[in-house]
Amino acid sequence: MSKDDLHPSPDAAMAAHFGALSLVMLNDSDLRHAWRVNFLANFFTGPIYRQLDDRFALTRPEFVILYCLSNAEGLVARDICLVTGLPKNSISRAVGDLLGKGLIARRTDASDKRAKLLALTEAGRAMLAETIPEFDRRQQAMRQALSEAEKAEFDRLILKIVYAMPEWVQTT
Amino acid sequence: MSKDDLHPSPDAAMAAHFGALSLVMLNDSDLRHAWRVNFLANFFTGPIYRQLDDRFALTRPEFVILYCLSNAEGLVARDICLVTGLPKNSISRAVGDLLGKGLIARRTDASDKRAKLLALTEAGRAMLAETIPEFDRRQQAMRQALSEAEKAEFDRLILKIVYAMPEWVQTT
DNA sequence: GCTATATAGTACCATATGGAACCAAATGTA
DNA sequence: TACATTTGGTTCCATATGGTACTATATAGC
Repeated sequence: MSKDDLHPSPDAAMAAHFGALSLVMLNDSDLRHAWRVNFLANFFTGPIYRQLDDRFALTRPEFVILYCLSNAEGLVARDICLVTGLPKNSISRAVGDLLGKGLIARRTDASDKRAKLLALTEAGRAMLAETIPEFDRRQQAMRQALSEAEKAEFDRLILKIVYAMPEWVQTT
Repeated sequence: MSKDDLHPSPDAAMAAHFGALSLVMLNDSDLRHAWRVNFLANFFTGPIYRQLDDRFALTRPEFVILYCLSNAEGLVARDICLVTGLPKNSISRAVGDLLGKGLIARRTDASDKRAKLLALTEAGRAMLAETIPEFDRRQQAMRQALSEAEKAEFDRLILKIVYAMPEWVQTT
């Protein structure tokens, strides 16, 4: 066993998992900054949504709807569209599926009969209790490379970037 | 015009663009750290790939292949799969489409007749010259909220996170 | 109040996507 | 040399996805 195996260089580990090309794309390419963010997001979410689908038959929009509802009451489909950027027909379909599975309930808003207020059922809450922990473990794993101080700084900076998004993201 | 219109609070701007729910999801939800990364990635890439499709009839995998080829010579389909996490049939299809459009060329590797080496054509290079600048503008816009020092620190931290990914991302 | 426009949500349909099976070349094993 | 296994890539097919058109309710202009 060589020294490299005991303390493999980060570059070597990256190349082993994602190919030598990953080093070029992440470090040298013109769009490396965008690439890093997308690389992280893709490999974070890809596997976990695949697992969610396999083990709980939950699609991505379905999980997102459940998760949003666990954080705010009285949401309507449109709220989910706005915050996720998903098209409204996808959300409409996912809402229908969740209703069919008994994971959410729906009632027409009395003050606006177009709007349908969504709410978690007990089954929906149970589904979240079963799925969120794995998600959370993964989230912590993602951040484990950083010290506490670095985590705080990373949070500050990414929030700064996110809060500036209204200035350049076209939502139309 | 009120004071708020002159210097609208970041919260107000976020709520106006992404809904009030966005503030909860980004700041208070259990999975907020993952949510931030995905939120940024989604709204960064979503619109630009839609535009790429509309204006240049380029799909996401097609663009990614072109872009990878502009950064490294002699790639094969498998390299793109590894670095993007896209399934190999999607890449195979995109390669076929790019060949059809004359944006890339392909030749069998003499030393391994299974492998097909990919290369940009002049038309492919021209396509990149036309599409990358808009991508790059968007990338700069994303980072404009940060000072130069903050950009450097953000780069350091996200690279640290990315380089630790082999420890927790399952690639199988 | 009456008509025009905007908004919440659904339905339809063409296309994009990805798992699984497959083929062909390469490598490992005896 | 034979034969099993791995690997790069393609094909097939079932399903996911999202644009467009549509219905129903709400709001704005006059």
